[in-house]
Amino acid sequence: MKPNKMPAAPSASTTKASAKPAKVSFKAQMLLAREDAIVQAVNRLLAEKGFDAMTVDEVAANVGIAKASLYKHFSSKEELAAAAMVHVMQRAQAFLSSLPADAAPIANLRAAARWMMQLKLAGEMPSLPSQNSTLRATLMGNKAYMDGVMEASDHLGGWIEAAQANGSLNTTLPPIAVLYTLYARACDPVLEFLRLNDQLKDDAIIDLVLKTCFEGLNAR
Amino acid sequence: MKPNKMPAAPSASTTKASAKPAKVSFKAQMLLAREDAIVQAVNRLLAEKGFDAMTVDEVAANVGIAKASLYKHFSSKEELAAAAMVHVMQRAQAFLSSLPADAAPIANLRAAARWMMQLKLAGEMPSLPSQNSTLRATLMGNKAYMDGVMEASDHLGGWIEAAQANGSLNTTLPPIAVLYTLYARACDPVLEFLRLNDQLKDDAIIDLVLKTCFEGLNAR
DNA sequence: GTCTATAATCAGATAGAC
DNA sequence: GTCTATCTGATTATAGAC
Repeated sequence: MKPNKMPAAPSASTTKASAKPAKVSFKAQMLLAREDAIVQAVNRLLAEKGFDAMTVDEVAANVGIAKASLYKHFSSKEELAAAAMVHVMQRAQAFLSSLPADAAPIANLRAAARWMMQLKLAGEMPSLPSQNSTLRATLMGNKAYMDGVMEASDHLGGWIEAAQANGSLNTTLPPIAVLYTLYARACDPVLEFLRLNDQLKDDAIIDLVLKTCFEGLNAR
Repeated sequence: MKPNKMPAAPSASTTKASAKPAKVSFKAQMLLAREDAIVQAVNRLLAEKGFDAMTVDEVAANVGIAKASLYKHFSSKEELAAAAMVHVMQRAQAFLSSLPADAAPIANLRAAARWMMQLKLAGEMPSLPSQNSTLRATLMGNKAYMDGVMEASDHLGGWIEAAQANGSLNTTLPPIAVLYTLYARACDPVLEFLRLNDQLKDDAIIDLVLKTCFEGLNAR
């Protein structure tokens, strides 16, 4: 789907592509297309059931290939999850870059939070257990993922500082706390709770959570 | 630890206690003491690793009994988790009841949120996956748990309405959304993130999150 | 690279003696 | 009720043919 996808080990295919442009480029495209299908299935399943409940058999069945074939592309369940995370980080990067640089920084922060919540309510936000140490290790060792996190944090961090400088963001909060608070909107259980127990539409839910996040519970 | 513990199926022992006061009361005490030890181990492990990563073998090892003995007290892993949840709900109920009825309702809401976060940072807040359907079913079918949730929600709900009536709580937020937002502080990943990446003390972390929760990210 | 078939392991739950 | 030993099923991962 994205032409500039960055898998964990693309060196071989990339090298071959420059040697035999036409044919190998086609094979590489096929390969990437299949890997993309895998990543999309993983992404959906991770959003739906979480990492622990997702099984590799399910992934293979959803993609329509044999489980052993999966392991030719990704060497472990953790790598599958990492690939999904890389994918969402790329989407995030694309979204953040699309925001107007001349807009109010606080508006861009709101837009970023809204985007994450939309992704979650749409069932496209993978949910990983933060306590799983082997999963953490895999993510930490994945350069594409770490780069994505860093880049997004820089992006948001710039707006946070700017918003504090122009007085629109609470200056008594450490920027890192603001950043974490925004990231946490990607896994806020309030979203699902409101959808389950009330008849609110997704947009109304997001407006509500966005309001509590930026304006707080206290009256103003 | 709590003398008035309410296990899932206490009818038999309670009935026997009235028939043979002295001896069976002692046996019942032993039973409850052991079950309390189990619940405490489960509570700690659930807080530490979460439901999926916790194994029944671990629980048995921590309590110091055989796994088969565990199943004489609780018929499934889900029942173990439910018992832990009942336990925290009882602690919550005790705390909420200890708050001054004549205090500002918004102050009591803050105190409740603070209490939950203290529990979480102390490693005493069980964390359960919200997507697990069989676990959900077990919890929903547990009367003691459901009663606890209902009672706590009534308690908090009263303060929410009072705080909106006296103008200290944002009146544009539906009370149910406020309630969910408060409950969500019990599983807020921002707490751990701040602890991991900064050198903040627990009290400072809680003050920070409490501030963002009630005052919001926007400047005032 | 893809497949079928199978290892290897682990975890929830139970049997049956005491 | 507690124990040891075991069953049962699910799940990650791999072997080996094509």
